[in-house]
Amino acid sequence: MQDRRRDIIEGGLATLREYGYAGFTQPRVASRAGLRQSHLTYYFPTRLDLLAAVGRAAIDGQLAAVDAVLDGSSFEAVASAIAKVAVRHESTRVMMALAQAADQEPQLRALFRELADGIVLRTDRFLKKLIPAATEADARLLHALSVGLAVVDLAIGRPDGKRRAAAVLEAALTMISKAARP
Amino acid sequence: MQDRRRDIIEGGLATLREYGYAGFTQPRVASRAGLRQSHLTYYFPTRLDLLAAVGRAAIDGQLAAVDAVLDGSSFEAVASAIAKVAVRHESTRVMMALAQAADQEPQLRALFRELADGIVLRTDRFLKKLIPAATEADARLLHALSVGLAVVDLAIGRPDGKRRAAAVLEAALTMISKAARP
DNA sequence: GTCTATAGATAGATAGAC
DNA sequence: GTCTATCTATCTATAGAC
Repeated sequence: MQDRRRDIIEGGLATLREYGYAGFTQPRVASRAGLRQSHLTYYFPTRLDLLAAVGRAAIDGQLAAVDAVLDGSSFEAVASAIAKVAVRHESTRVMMALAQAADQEPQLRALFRELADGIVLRTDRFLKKLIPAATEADARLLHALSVGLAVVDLAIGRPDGKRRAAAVLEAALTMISKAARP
Repeated sequence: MQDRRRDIIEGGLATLREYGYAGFTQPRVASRAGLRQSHLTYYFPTRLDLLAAVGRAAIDGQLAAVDAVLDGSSFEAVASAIAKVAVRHESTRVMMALAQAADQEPQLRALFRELADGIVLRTDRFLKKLIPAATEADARLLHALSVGLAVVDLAIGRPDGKRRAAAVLEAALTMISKAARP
């Protein structure tokens, strides 16, 4: 039931992963989903409808990935764990696409805000378990830092990008824990 | 001399500022520059040629802006100064466009890398004047943090985004200076 | 509900006039 | 060198067949 919708959304995610926002076209998504563009518009009448549905799925997926990473990590491993989920080019492309979509289409802003707030909330909860004195400001810092590392690495594509990002995140975590108990 | 080229590049920058990478089309750029698309292709035969020239101008401009901000700032003011140059939606759109272009067009990667390295270098030099024990890793952290704050704020568009970004940057700077002399 | 043909708009690139 | 007409490809959306 509603396999078509699921297929289309999956095709939309694949398209964003590969081409980003600029390459997100209905023909490409339709081809990935195994139907024609003119049929796709039956399920999602406009490009914006499609984008909203795909964005919703992307956010759910990303928050689930964050949960999975934060749940089972020790303090030592958390930096490389965050780096692993943040600096994955496929998901960075999807997240950047959402950011751009939110910038260009005001109707999608709430969606992106939900993503950012969700990640900060999860990071905050996790951080407080490790460092009781940590604040939400620390979580916001870690979030923005992860985003920046991911974006820069996507564009530069250094072979050791993931490792470098993990090192920066680890330094930030160490500083946060030191600052919390001087 | 070569006013046309200059006009076109200026039109390209304006287009990126307003529409981002996805909206960067030759007709739009040409219209901004006061000529037709079919004429624009005489100066820049392909879209990639145009993008490279506009990207070059964007990088020069951004590095100059970073220089201007870092030169005349006290320690107290630097966080809000960085936030001011980083969290400007027009320039964020341009920088994100470059990141995406670099991701999709391998020939543009060197350009983006030059931008990132240039900012880190400048940040490092500035930081060492404020905090002699600061390292390049600290500069990389500040750079990634600025990028992340800018991207997130662009997509969410909070009215007090600039202030919030400045607060996070200030917290990071304070932590760096404390960590450097424990 | 499932699907296609096709219209209408816009993109990028070429050939060639002046 | 300056500029335009125009071709081809691609995109989004609509009308309508089954």
